[in-house]
Amino acid sequence: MAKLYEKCIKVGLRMTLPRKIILEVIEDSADHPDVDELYRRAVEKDRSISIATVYRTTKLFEEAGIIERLDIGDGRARYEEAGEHHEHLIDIETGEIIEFQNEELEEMKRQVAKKMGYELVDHRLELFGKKIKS
Amino acid sequence: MAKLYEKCIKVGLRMTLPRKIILEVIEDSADHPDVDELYRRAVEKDRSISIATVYRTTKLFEEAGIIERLDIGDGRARYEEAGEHHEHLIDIETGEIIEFQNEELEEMKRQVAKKMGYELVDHRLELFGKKIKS
DNA sequence: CTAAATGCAAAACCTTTGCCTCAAA
DNA sequence: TTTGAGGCAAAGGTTTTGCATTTAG
Repeated sequence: MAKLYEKCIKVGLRMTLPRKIILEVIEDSADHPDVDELYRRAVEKDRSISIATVYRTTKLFEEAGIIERLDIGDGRARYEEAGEHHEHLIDIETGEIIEFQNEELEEMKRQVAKKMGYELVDHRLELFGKKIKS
Repeated sequence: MAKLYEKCIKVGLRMTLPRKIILEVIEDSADHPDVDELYRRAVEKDRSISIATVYRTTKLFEEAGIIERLDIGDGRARYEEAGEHHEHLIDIETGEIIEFQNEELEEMKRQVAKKMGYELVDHRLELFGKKIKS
């Protein structure tokens, strides 16, 4: 089931071969690849894809709400499939990115924004932690 | 009172003229200037300062815990005086950055990390909101 | 067939670095 | 006086863009 593909069609995107491939790569990625990594994975499926297209396409998909950009503070954009909102915990020793969800936290954010007179449109939370040894 | 200056001395930093000026600029800034802006403000006090020094010095101050880096996702580092931890709400219509604090939220973050077996070392939260018209 | 997308290479940004000179302690 | 800091310009890394060519609809 090409879930993301349907979504692209629905919002009226022209589905070229490079776009299909990049979409496929993202859909098949369980991690949070940066553009260079997406490019490497895409090139394996079609040698002719250029990195400029990966940049243009990720930007396009992001603006269309198909994928989401993640910034862990290392100067490169990372991407993941858009879905239910979740947060990221970054293991500062290994760089591993762990996803989690917490509705209570979400609600509190909405409340805090509201209290300041704002409607929460987007929000990002990154926790940086060290594994507790037991 | 040169609060930050004392802090620098305490951690053993050599206080050169450029460092004093950059520190002063940050201390006098109520906003969240990026490096280029800090550079512009510093140059007004001493024409000979170079942008390389601003980069080197902000990095130094950050590592020493004198100032804090803020990343609002626009590809440039912004800085502010280090102090009690606070979060940022970004007005998506004006770009204005509003600071806020919420101990309940802090505690919840610690709890969430702990539940996943991590000790919270650092954390970043940015809320993006639209002003509610009344 | 036509407007939009791609590839390529160059440019634009932000940030870091090498090297020689200068200054703080 | 000595070691670290600063200025300058060049280099690095990521992302964007101009332009000629190709392709989806």
